[in-house]
Amino acid sequence: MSTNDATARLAFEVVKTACSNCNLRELCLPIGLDATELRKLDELVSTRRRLKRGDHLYRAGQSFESIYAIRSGFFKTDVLIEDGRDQVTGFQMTGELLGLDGISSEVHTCNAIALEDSEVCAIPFLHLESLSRQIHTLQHHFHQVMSREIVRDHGVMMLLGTMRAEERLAAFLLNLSQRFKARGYSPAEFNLRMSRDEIGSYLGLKLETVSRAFSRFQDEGLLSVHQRKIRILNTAGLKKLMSHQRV
Amino acid sequence: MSTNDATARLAFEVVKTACSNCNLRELCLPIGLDATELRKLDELVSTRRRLKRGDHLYRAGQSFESIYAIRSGFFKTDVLIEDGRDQVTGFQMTGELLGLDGISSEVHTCNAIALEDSEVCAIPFLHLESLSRQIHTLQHHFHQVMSREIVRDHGVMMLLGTMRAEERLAAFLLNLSQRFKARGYSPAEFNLRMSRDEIGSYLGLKLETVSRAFSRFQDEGLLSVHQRKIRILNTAGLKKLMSHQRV
DNA sequence: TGATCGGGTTGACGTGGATCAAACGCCGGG
DNA sequence: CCCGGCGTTTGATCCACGTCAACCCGATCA
Repeated sequence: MSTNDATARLAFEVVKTACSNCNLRELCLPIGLDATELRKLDELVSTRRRLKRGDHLYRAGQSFESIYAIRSGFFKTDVLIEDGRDQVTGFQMTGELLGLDGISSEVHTCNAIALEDSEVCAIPFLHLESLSRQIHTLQHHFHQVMSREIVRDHGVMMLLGTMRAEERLAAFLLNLSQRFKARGYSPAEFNLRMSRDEIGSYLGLKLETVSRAFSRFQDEGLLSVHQRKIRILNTAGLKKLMSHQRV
Repeated sequence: MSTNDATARLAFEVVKTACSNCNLRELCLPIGLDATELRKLDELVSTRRRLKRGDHLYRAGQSFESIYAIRSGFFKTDVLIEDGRDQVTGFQMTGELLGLDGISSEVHTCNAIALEDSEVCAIPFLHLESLSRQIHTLQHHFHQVMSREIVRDHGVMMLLGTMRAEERLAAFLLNLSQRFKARGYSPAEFNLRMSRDEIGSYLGLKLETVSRAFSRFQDEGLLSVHQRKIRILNTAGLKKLMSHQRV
């Protein structure tokens, strides 16, 4: 490879990494920034990382330095407690941020694991704080992202605390559907990246219960399910199921 | 009342309100600020609000302008969904912040209700953002507070998703105990500010189940319970109960 | 002092989801 | 092409917690 090739390739990589060129910029941290601000953010988001399916992006206990923006791929986060129990606390997709839990104590409090081959942008947190002292829009947007995470968690608490199995699964599928839609994919047809066991862990159910709920939904004509391939046939029906009044 | 009296009283109020004079400054936003910075924060935290037991500090749907630091008292937050179900998402005490959920959409997403007569400091959020662009320590601390809320929520998800009734109640009591301790109160003896129903809602249980768990703990000599007055007799026992291995 | 009321306790019973167990089907390797 | 393994489905049974209902107790008020 000639020097020119190498340079060209390097330039290409840089372009590929830059926020200003990223097709996620409407979804990710750069929302609302002007050209100058975007350029500053580009400098910040220097490192990219590729992960293979099953790789850990970080582990609970590791020291926290960066948050990560997902460029492509799909992740889960989970927490373990000493006695061996664990729970999936979330599934993250393109444009979403990982690692916010680490800010509080400078140590990651959960594991982040790629559910498919993925690529993330590492954002050194101290740099982000520094830059968001200069760019109000960035600061505010970051606060909104953290707050949105809190609101999302409240939704999950609601789900775990008050919904029954089928309602939980319906809520889960509708949420996924909507997030795929926001990314330009079909809201009606998608592949689950996670196993029944992982869905169950997230929803506070056993995998058998998840499986039965899928079968029931299929029997009722709400979905078609082939392994991890889901087609939503009756969105309204799923929504109705979710708000099934209980005493 | 003479003019002098009024002036004196006003000065007194101001002193009382100032962060620099607040005995919660080690617990609340001012952590780690120097004298100059504290004075700036004082200007920010101008408004105080008193609430009686049962009063709403804010309601879901109201537009978000300020976050609130609890000076004294005790709160719960809860969310409702259309079909009438609701869930308590947290109990907040002295020195803790309320309203972080409102940042994401400029609208409060839950209700905050005083469980006893309380007093809060209103912190206009745009001012806080502006000040935290000037004071790095404040900025970082605020980020930590938001992150801690996320970590706490993960803990609740864990509790709701994997623990059984007695484990949940034990976790809840130990958490309260530790928070009272951090505020200089007895970790072993305290009054619950919330009803069995509210505890149940938070823990994803029915009030009867909560009541039965209390009775069982008392039978086993872990607690003494008289209405809302709790004495923890065997902290280790409660902890052990929490990590009871299941298959 | 007795009546009322709301929160709390306790008991009897029902049920949703966990558990245990078996079988299925897809997929990669020999 | 068959084999072995893993994720999934499905069935039978069990049990923790919900539900329903009665009762209790302390606080408030007439």
